[in-house]
Amino acid sequence: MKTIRYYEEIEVLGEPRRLASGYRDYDIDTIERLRFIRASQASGLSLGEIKGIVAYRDRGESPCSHVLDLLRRRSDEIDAQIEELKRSKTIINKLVTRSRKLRPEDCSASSVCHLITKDKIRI
Amino acid sequence: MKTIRYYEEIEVLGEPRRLASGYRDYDIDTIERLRFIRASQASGLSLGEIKGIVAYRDRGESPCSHVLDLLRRRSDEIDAQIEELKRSKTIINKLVTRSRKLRPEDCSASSVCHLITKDKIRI
DNA sequence: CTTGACTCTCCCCTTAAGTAGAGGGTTTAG
DNA sequence: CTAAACCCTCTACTTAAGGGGAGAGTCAAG
Repeated sequence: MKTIRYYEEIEVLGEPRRLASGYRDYDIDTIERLRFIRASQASGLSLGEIKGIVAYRDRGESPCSHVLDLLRRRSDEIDAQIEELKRSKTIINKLVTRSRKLRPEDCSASSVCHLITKDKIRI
Repeated sequence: MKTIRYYEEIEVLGEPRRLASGYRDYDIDTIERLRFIRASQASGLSLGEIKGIVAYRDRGESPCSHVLDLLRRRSDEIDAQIEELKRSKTIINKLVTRSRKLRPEDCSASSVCHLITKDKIRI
């Protein structure tokens, strides 16, 4: 597929051998590496980070401590993202709750819709 | 700024009047609309959704029930995103926990890094 | 031998929400 | 009068992870 071609292009997968015809001839290591990529993506690692990891291997070094570091950082990022989403949800909940006290007839054009407002706005 | 030009381009803001020189001459409604856009974005609404909302106003209809619908949907989306992030975090936590039992010396090149694995992989 | 199914490379397209810069006109302060 | 500071339009670029399709070559089955 296109995906494998793309991984090759961004150097997450190395260039495979070729048959006489020019067709790519993948070996078992490629399959293993694809498996690794899928598992890494499931943890939320980006292809950029995965590229960094496989680069260790390709230099002959063990990427383990680097990987552990990435995983911990990703974990912190996830926490931050969850907090951000919860903040949005809090805003929405307030708006929805407030909407029960507002009558649609009171919604004037000047503010587009009175359901959505916010106190502190910097333009 | 560029941002306002962009909003005009994607038709979230209407075209402003122009001065004789060709300069844009914004009125107070534009400021109000920008305020609305900022408040909407804070709730996690996209510019596409905001465009849909202001289109009601521009047609002379009240967008309130549509807005409430969007807010509820966005709330559900947020829940789904939080769940997805938690799933990633669970995977990471398992990997980090497991890593305490693995010795770096056992990490062989075949799997790139033995810290990251996953049982069910579809390639 | 031919036909259908793959594969090759190369280039452009997608989403979202802008940002950067070129090349020109305008306005305002000194 | 001039120089700085704005503003105008237009084009292209950014990030991430690919997807679509053209035009050409290849491979296997009947």
